[in-house]
Amino acid sequence: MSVETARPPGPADAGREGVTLLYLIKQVELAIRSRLESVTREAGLTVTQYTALTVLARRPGLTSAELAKNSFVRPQSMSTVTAELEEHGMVSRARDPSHHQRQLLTVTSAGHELLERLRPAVGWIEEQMVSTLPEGDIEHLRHALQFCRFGLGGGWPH
Amino acid sequence: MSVETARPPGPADAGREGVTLLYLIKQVELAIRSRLESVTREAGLTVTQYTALTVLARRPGLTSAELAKNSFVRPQSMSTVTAELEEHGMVSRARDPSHHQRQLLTVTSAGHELLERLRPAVGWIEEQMVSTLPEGDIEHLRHALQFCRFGLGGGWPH
DNA sequence: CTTATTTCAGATTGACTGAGATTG
DNA sequence: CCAATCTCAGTCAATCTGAAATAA
Repeated sequence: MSVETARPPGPADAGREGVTLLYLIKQVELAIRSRLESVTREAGLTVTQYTALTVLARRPGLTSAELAKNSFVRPQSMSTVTAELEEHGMVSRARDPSHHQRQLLTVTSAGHELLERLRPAVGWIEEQMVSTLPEGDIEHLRHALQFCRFGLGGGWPH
Repeated sequence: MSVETARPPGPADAGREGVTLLYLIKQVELAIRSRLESVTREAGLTVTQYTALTVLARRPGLTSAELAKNSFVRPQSMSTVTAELEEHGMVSRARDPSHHQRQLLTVTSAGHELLERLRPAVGWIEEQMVSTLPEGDIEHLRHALQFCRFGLGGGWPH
C-alpha cells in the first residue's frame, strides 16, 4: 500500500509495467554483482570465492560437495572454488578421519580477518539496495525470496 | 547432513538467520537461470538473447547502446547479443536516418512468434517460483525488487 | 575536436559435462 | 559392485577491457 505513491522517481518508467519477476531479479542480481566485484577484487577474491567463504564461516566443517548442494551448484564447480580458497590461505582442508576421501573445510584466521575487513563495504551495498524500501519491508522481502528459492526447488540444472 | 531439501523456510531454521539479501538474490537468480536456459535453448537462443528480445518487444526502436543502458551492461556486450539476434532473424536493424551510425532495433515477426511460443514455459517458471508465496505477496515482492533496483542505482561496473 | 555508436579481438568469471581414481 | 567424493580436462555463456572506424 502506498507503495505506488512512495515509489522513487525512476528514470524512464514509461513502458515498464508488466516487467516480470524473473527479469527484475536478474537485473537486481546484475547490479549487486558488479558492486560486489569491486569490493572483493580489492581483496584478491572473486565474488564466487567470497560467497563460498561466507557460507563456510557460518557452517564450518562442511565438505566441498555439501557446500555445492547448499549453493545449488555441481560438486565439480564448487571443488575449483574451494581449491582456490585454499591456495589463498582462506580455508584449510582436513581429511575426515572416518571418511578418508572427504575433506572438511574450515575458515582460517586469515579468512576470518578478510571477512571482517570486507564486512562494512558489503553491508553498505545491501544498505544502499534497501535504502529506498518502505520501512519494515526488508524482512518481508527476505522471507519472500526464501519462498521463491524453495518454490523453484533444490533441483539442479539438467 | 541435513542439507535443506524441498521445504519452505520455517520459523526454526537454525543457522539460517543472517543470510543476507545479496546471497538470497544470487541463489534465486541462479535457480531461475538454469530453468530458463532449458526453455530458451530448445528454441536455439541463450538466456541473454531471449532477455534482450523480450525488452525489445516492449520497447521497439531502441538502439543497441540504449538497450545496454537499460540492462546495466556495457554497449560492447549488448552489441554482440543484438548481432546474434539479427543472425537468428529475431530482430532487424535499420539505420537511423538522422543519426546514420545508430541502428534502430525491431523484433521481426519470427521473433514475436518465438516469444509467443516460449511464453507458457517461461510463465510456468515464474508460477513455480511464487507458488509457495503467501497469497497477495507477489505484487509486494515486485515493488520491493523495483525499489532495490533503484536503490542500487543505474551505475555501471567500473 | 569531441562525443556517441558500432564493431573487432581478447580476457575473465562462473558455470557446465565427462572421465578417472579413491574410498566406504 | 555400488555410491559418494574428489580431481582433471575441456566447453560454454556472459560479461568485461581495449582499440579502431564512423558519424553528428
